[in-house]
Amino acid sequence: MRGSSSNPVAAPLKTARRGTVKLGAALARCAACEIRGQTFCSALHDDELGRLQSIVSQFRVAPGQLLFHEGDEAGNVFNVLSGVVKLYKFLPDGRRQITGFLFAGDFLGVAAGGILSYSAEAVSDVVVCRFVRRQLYRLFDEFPKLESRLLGITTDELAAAQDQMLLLGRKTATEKIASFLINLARRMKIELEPNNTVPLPMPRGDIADYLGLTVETVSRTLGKLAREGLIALPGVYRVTLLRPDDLQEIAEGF
Amino acid sequence: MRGSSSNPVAAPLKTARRGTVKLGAALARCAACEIRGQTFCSALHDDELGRLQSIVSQFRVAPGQLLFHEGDEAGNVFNVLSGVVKLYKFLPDGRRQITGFLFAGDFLGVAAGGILSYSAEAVSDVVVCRFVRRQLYRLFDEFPKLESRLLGITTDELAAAQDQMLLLGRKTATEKIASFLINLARRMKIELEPNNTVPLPMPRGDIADYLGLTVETVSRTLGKLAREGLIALPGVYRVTLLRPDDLQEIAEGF
DNA sequence: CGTGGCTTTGAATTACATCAAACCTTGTGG
DNA sequence: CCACAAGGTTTGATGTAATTCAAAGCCACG
Repeated sequence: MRGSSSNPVAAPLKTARRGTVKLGAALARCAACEIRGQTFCSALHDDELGRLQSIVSQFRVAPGQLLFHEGDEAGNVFNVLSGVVKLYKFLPDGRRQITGFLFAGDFLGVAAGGILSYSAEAVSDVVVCRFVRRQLYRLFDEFPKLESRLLGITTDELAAAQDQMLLLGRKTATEKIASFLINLARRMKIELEPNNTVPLPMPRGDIADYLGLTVETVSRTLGKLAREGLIALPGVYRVTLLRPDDLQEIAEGF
Repeated sequence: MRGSSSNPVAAPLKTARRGTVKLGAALARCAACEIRGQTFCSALHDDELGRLQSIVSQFRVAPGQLLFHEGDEAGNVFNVLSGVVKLYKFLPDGRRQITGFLFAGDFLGVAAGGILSYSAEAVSDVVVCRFVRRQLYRLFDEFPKLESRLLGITTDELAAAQDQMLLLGRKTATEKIASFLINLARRMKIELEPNNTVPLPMPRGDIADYLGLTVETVSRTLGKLAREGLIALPGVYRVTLLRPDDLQEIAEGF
């Protein structure tokens, strides 16, 4: 039952310094942003983008560095431009639950009551757009559709959280892994190779803490699915979905 | 691992008819609403309440009746005025996960993409305020603070969902039950008797499906906590928190 | 070419589930 | 008013999926 955790207790850094590099503001060119369509930014027309542009700055974050820490004041919100971010919570003895993985286009930093109840850490090399929360929220008066968009995003996240509760509470290890792989393939369909191969950008321990399992069970279950011919593991950090439809059926609990 | 379920498969009713009684519109008097302060309605000033009043109607829902069903279009949203509502999702073989219990003042019916991904069912006798979603959302243009408030509520729910993921993924049975009792006492502090006794309005099966356990484990764990003197069970549907601080410590994983 | 950090594999353990039966309640009909 | 279903709850015995403990691979990097 007790979960594993690579860092035994929450990392000592309050907020990332080392490894977090501010990029030239010139680099943040909202009008030219490749993933604008996937972010809340697309709520604004091209001619309104300047207002966003003026309050955004970009950062590069190294693997293992924190974007923010559980308990911090929610001063900033972020859009992931590239790379993978994980959100997690700890129990005092080091048990950890990862509540989500974020990919390009995802939004993070919203907090109930202005205090963040979870930490955000870069899994891979990550580039983010950072907004000072107050400045962004001030734009809501000017562009209510921005707030509507944010409500829509939060609603989607809530639905995903409910799916994850079903997974954590009621699915078997095999069903959990199958669900995870199917969702990963859906989220990363940009990076999906023609042969249905997806990168698995996070270590086994992170997958375990996301699915409420141990590293060993994740490893064994992946191995089992591979032996059964549902997937192939061309490398530790890559999966090929050989029979995605069967995998989907397993994921849904049939 | 396989969860229990009182109704083997989702109930046959599409939406509640029998057992759902429309109350006179006159009964819905927003200005006199006792729980307005706990709902999104409090975002409006007294002199603006008329606009809400004009689009609301009240219903009484009998235990076991559905407010809406997974897969329904999200036509209505609701405020719970009294009673307890549960939200849940099924797996095809009948395993069920309850994603939340709602009490007086709670809001429900928000859906990603306009399709509800969960069912809502009355646990006890329930009274709700119903809003046609389109009408309510139309008010957002007129009263942006209404939408802000809804965003705040959704953000709170998301934070609660993340707590529940931590519970489901990483807590032991005892910690789950302790967390549940502490949260219940917090939510129902209105009904909290001087001796720290709280009603336990839902059957054991519902508690099990909320915590990712079986009925038997819920029953045994409650029994164990009672034997240890942390709680007392003056009746099947009531709990007394004898040592709430110790219970809290257990809940938090110490 | 070691050395430290993942990952995999194996064996033993356990927390919780499953199966089974007895035990209330509460409502109903004789 | 009592017998007695019916549905939920508790308790007991047994089973098992997943964890825990342990150790051996496997890279990747200095």
